[in-house]
Amino acid sequence: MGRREEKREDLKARLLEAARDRIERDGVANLRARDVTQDAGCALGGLYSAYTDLNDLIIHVNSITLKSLEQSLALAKVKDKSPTDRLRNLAQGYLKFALANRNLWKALFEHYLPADTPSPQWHLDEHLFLLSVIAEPLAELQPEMSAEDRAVRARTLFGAVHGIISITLEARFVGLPPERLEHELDEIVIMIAAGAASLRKD
Amino acid sequence: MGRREEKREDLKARLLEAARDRIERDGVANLRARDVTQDAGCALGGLYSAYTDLNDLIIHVNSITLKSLEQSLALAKVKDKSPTDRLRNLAQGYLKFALANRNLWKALFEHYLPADTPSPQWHLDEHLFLLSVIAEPLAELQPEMSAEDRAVRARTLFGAVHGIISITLEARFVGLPPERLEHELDEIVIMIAAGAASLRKD
DNA sequence: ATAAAATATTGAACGATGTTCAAAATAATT
DNA sequence: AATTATTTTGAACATCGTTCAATATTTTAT
Repeated sequence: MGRREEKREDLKARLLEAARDRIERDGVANLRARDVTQDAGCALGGLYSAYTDLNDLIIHVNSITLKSLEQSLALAKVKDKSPTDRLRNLAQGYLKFALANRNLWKALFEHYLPADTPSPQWHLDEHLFLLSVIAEPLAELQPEMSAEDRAVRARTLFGAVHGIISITLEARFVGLPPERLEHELDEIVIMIAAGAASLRKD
Repeated sequence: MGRREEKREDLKARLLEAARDRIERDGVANLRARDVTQDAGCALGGLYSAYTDLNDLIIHVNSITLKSLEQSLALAKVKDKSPTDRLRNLAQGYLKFALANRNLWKALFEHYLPADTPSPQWHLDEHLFLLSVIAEPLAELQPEMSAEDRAVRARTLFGAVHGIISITLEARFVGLPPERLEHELDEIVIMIAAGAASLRKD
């Protein structure tokens, strides 16, 4: 019988859930191998039979977070019609997700792994939906743009939106009330969308 | 005689230089107390007589980096006349600095300290020049804006610029050739500046 | 100049951490 | 039921930042 595999999957799932809960509550910087294994009900070494190491476990939590974010953004996508309004909805959806899942969201970008062991390709690929979901409305705004240029621009737009949100949610600069942040984000997206639409040819 | 104070200042300076060199070469994540103290020629515990702890030392390195960035941006400021061009120069200057001092620049924002001991106020204040230097051209673009709104908008603009740069310099998404990044950044800044100038009243 | 007091420097020791791996426990096979 | 294969365990290890009693140094007092 496949009892072996069954238990192994169960352990992986328990560790994943425990890690997710810990990160959600305390932030990724406070995740401890001894804490997750205790929560998951296994010995310390058990982590290293289910996952490569603690970073690998965190990557799998981030993978879940990305899927959850993807679902949130899919909801925000269909509500309106014009490409500009879709971009606005995407930005607002991204902000909403960041506010509602702050620690999980922060873990997506705060998690720096050693230079000699970068993120596996499958996980880097998971980030790409963020760009593709932006590229779609962009294609309507600037149909004559090449697919490559559009990908670059999508990344630029994402960087701008992400930067505005994270600079505010960090404590480095004085905080902003959420409604204010929503408004700022919206205005910038509108400006960029208007700029994109007007620059059909330069 | 003030021999005491003299030696103390010398030790602080040696530790600061050693830490700066290490961060510049290996990144802040690879800074080790034992390495800096050895480089500085003192015992391990010496660090804790000169600085509160390793984080405090890093903050002082970041303080130097901020002053250096401030000088770089001051140079970029006077070259052109129109507020839009000044904003463009600031963004390009910021990008240039980030590229030329990648690890020191990353240390400014990657350095997360424990939640119970946030950055001291004097260091948080040092970040504010980044916003004030942006607020100045903004004031010309939108003179009727209140000072508070302008501060918020400056922060938003900085977040966008910073986000675009950091999303590219991180390995999370595929890298971009520097000229391409320069161009993307410039276009976005132009769009936002144009948007700001056109929205004199809404 | 010399002794006494004040201060600074040292580095062994501590606690916390991620990771390893031989031994014990468990599951699968014969 | 016995044997083999695999998994789980947790003590041990290496590497951190940090502390603090002991030592060395500088200042002050005589």
